[in-house]
Amino acid sequence: MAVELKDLTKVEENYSKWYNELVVKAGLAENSAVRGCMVIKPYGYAIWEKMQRVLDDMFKATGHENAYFPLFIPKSFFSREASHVEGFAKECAVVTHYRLMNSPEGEGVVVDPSAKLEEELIVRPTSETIIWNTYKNWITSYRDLPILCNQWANVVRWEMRTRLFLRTAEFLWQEGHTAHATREEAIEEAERMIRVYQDFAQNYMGVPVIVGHKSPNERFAGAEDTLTIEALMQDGKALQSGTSHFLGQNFAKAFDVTYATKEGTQEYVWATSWGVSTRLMGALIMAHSDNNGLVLPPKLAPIQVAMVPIYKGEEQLAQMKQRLDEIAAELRAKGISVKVDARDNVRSGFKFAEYELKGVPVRLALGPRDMQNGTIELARRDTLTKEVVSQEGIAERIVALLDEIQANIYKKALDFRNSMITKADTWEEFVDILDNKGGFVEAHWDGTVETEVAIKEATKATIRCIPLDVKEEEGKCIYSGKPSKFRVLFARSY
RNA sequence: CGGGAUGUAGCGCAGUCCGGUUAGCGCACCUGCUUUGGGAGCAGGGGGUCCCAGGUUCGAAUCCUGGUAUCCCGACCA
Repeated sequence: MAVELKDLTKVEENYSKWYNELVVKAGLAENSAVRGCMVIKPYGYAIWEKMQRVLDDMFKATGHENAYFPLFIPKSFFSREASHVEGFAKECAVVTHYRLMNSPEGEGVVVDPSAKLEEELIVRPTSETIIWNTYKNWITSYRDLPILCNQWANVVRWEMRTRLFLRTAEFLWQEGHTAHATREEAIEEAERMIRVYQDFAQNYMGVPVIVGHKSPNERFAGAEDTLTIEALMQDGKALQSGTSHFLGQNFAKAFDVTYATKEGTQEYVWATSWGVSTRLMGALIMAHSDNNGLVLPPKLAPIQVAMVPIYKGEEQLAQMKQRLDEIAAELRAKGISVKVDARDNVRSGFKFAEYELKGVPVRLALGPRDMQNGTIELARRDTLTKEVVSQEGIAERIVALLDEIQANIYKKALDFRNSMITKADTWEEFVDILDNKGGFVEAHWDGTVETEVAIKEATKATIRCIPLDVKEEEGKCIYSGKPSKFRVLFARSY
């Protein structure tokens, strides 16, 4: 598999093509035969599994339980919440029939027209409606609350344009759906979960994110408030990486979900929903990769250490393999995932390049020279440096190194991200930064939807968020010149 | 849904304008020998409904008509 990645620095204008090539060549995923869908290959899925495991533990630690709800949503459920249906109607796959038959013309199969469904079924684009229809049966009293459920599932959104991991017609995600007795408790939950996402993005993915509120225009369909984590990719575009919504009583009202209070009155339930998807894979890839391929943070890398024997002839190969297996056992005893690559059909140089492409954080190479000297070659993916070290204490050394790499990857991404946050006080500055530098632009905004839309039309930049830690500051709107009390974060985005 | 492009071996492509033996090349795959501290070399070999259907023709990957799929650029979106 001779792999030549194009030079990232030379393809800035075509970053997405480069990204696509990287995803395919690194063996993560590929386009499927079904329009807009993707096949996630074993190596890519292994990363997703690691993400799932970590996130699932975080959800459990914050009191949540997993559950599962149906793939199909009766059309009538879907239309109960007005803004929700408006937000999703344009991208729904719809099941209209339940049977095929042999074509009367004799070739192939056709849909059996007599098997038309009385009521069409929508393939879930998100599960609020079917879940709230179910919650209605689960909730009668304040003693039933809160309900803190999460579901791992696939959803379908019939997007017009798709991109591997970032926007596919079908994608994998988790969606949390909670029900609460009070407004305050629901808001607290929504904030708690966006912080969980922030923790995950920064401490596991090594991707710094900005936490904030979406502007009303960018809010989730049916939400009163949407919290978001916004990451920055290396081409200067922002990526919405996770969202947590305070849904108010909108869905409770739409599905008539009330509970009896201690005092005996009936009240509508308060809701949240929150989710992250396989889009995080895209974020991971685009945030760290370089010209040699992926750079995976050790905490999510399916293989943390790749071991390559260097040898002449079968006898040496067996020797090297034996010693590498011993070292591998030491590493595994410390909880490190290791692959000893004793393939004899590709040469060592090929393996080096391959593990770099796949983003394996640490590589060890052992040859006859090392055997004599009691040494081993240690290479790290993040810095592309290598050194010859003693085999003595190699396990401890690698444990420490993996932590160092994890920290270094995050720091590198953080330094880059911070260098890409720029203040703009005039329209000219604003446009200039977007066109020539990219990244986030901190600017004043008058708070109106009209201005936001006008800016989007003029520059393709949107308000990514109003940061939670925003500072009060008097200023004038970049577009309308009207007074503003704080800066918001603009960017072009995926 | 608009604009543009492309469907030829597992992948990437040439050949199509101007129809003509057995449809080619690179990578990958298989066999053998030599290699092996950064993507090996040589020799041999296997693999094709040339996207589909119809038409023109002595003859179609190539020309015509109609489908269809995919990609890119917009609008839409996590």
